[in-house]
Amino acid sequence: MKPTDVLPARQPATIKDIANALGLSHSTVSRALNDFPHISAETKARVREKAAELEYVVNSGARTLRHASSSLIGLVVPHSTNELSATMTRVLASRCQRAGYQLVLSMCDDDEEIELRQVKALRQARALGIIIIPAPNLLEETAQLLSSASVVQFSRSHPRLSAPAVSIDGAKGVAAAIHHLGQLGHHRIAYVGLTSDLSTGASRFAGFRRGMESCGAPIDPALVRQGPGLGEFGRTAAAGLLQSPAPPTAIVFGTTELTSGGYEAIRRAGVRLPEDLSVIGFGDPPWFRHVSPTLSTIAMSFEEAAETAISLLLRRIAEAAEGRPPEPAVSLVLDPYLIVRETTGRPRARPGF
Amino acid sequence: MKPTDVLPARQPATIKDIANALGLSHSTVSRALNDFPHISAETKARVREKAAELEYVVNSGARTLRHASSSLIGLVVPHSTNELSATMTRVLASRCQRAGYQLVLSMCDDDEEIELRQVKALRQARALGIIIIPAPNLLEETAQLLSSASVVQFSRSHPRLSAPAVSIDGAKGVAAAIHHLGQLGHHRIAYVGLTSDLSTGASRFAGFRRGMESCGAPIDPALVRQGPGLGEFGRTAAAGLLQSPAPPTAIVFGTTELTSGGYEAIRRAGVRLPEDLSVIGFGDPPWFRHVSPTLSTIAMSFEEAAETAISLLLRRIAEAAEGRPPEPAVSLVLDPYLIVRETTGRPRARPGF
DNA sequence: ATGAAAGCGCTAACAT
DNA sequence: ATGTTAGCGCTTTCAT
Repeated sequence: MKPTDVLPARQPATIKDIANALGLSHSTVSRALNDFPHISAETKARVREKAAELEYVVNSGARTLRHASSSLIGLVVPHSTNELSATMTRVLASRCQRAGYQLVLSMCDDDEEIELRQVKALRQARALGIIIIPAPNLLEETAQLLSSASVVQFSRSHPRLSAPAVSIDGAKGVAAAIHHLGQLGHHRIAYVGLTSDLSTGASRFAGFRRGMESCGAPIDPALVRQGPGLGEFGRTAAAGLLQSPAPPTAIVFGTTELTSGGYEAIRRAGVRLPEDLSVIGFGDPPWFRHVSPTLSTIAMSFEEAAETAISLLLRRIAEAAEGRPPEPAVSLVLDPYLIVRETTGRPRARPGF
Repeated sequence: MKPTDVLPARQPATIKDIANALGLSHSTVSRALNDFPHISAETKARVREKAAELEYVVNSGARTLRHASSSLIGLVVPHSTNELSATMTRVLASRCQRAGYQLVLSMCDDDEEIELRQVKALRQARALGIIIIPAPNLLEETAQLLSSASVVQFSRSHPRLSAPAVSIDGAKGVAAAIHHLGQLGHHRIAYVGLTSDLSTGASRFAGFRRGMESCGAPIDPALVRQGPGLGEFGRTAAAGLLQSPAPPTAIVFGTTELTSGGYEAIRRAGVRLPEDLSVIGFGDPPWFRHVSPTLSTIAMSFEEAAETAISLLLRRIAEAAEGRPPEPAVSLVLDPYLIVRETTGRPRARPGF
């Protein structure tokens, strides 16, 4: 017994190893393993047995080299804490699993250098397709790398990218929220949202403006807080609004995370909802229904958006595989809807009104 | 102008294309691209320029074929909704990004056939390492596939796997929760947790038993509900407990999702916390602090657990890369801690007591 | 400083 | 039914 027999060989076995052990040619082994018709049942059996014995595992890299296409699908997102990213990750993982693809997940923290590295790695691995939530400052090189791939933009869309985009009409959602508040009699409405360098941030803020205009309510710049989509920012923004000399009678949030942080600050401040303050959140995680009073919110089906984007990507992948030219890049925009629960009500009549 | 000039060539450029265009040999191109010392600056410049022009992207599959190792790290989880999976995904994605690895995410829905397929695909792609939350019925073939790889088990551990495991001492956490309730004077304590075929489910239930024993409280089988870790099960289990002829004075939940569903049912039932019922959740997502009353809970640092598992994996990958034999598989168990907030209190004195 | 040639593991023509 | 050969794109000796 040679020393190397003690442990399974460090190097994985190849079809040549099987061929040598059996006195066959490696192509016969390949055919047997892939269940080709004209191989005798006996040979197939022997090959399979030996393969199992040697713990043979086919090298998909070598296979890819021959076929010039992998089975990888890339997902490039800013954070994964974000409800939209999380939903997309879950839905895409599930679809990939069913379709026999493998999901490569890249988180970029909205850093365009990291984004470039990740996209490059995906292209190097000859990923079949890529779904991306593009960073606001997406680099020219990244755009170029993506230009020749099957790509779908999700949630955000970037001017440098020509790929189709699936997003949610944040403007419509926020405008509907403002409208609802206006109907209830609110004038001093605050908005806590993303910065406008993100396409989502810009759109949702535009919805705020539009909503305010249609209500005939003036926008007080002191009641607009834009920042990163983190709970922490929501917390400080909401706390600041409540402590200001002329606080708002209502606050609308621009993301689920901002709602989460903001809600915590509001709770800590001991403000009563909706008597002292009306609140409208964004998104609709289960806990919006757990809190009391339950949160009114700008809701939307993240799942539907994710499914739509994935279907679009799969179609483009199929087109590319068949050498067909890609259809012109359409952009799909899904509508959110307002869910009125318990955190919205009439503003208190205040002295002077 | 030939027709093929209209669009960028369908087939990606190779170093040979660059070599031909420049009248060089492909090995020179390879060296130039990889910045080898003995290549003239001029050649390097020309090569790089032409590469950019042809939109050349190195084929990492071919590279892998030479080097026999990829830069892929696999993560195999049951669902991604689960807080533990989500945290691991986030932390691992971040670590991979920093270390230059790529994360391949596989969701299996606790289906052992799917799990096998995913693990096989990972081995076929010559993934450097794998972190897995093993399914309860993990197949023998899967175990064998994993036996020769760098693997770390996370959260759960499966007897068929010899890989090191990083988990959380659920038994200790649940026992501490029961102990706390016992101190407050509770006897009729209910447990809503995972089925015992999962190692986590078994461990947490064992903690329930142990806690009850140490309190001298009898276990009423009608107050124990075990099922899948879904919000839906938490909802029905909690509702059932509240409607039973002899309802509990306290409920302890065994996962975050069960807590979520259960909390909703409790809220709907109009039960007052903690006057009518004490509740202890599991995990500690932000919303546990948003609800009123705020949720007491069995908390733990999922992040720390994830970091620990990843460090362990990276060490094993390094060992394997250097041909060192792997250190004996240690299992690390992290301790949870009880956070007492507002949903726990003394049981109401009842008639007959 | 550059070229020629071999080979990584696999599949697929093209022989027998 | 099986063997021989070539080649996918790349890196890496070994020459020159």
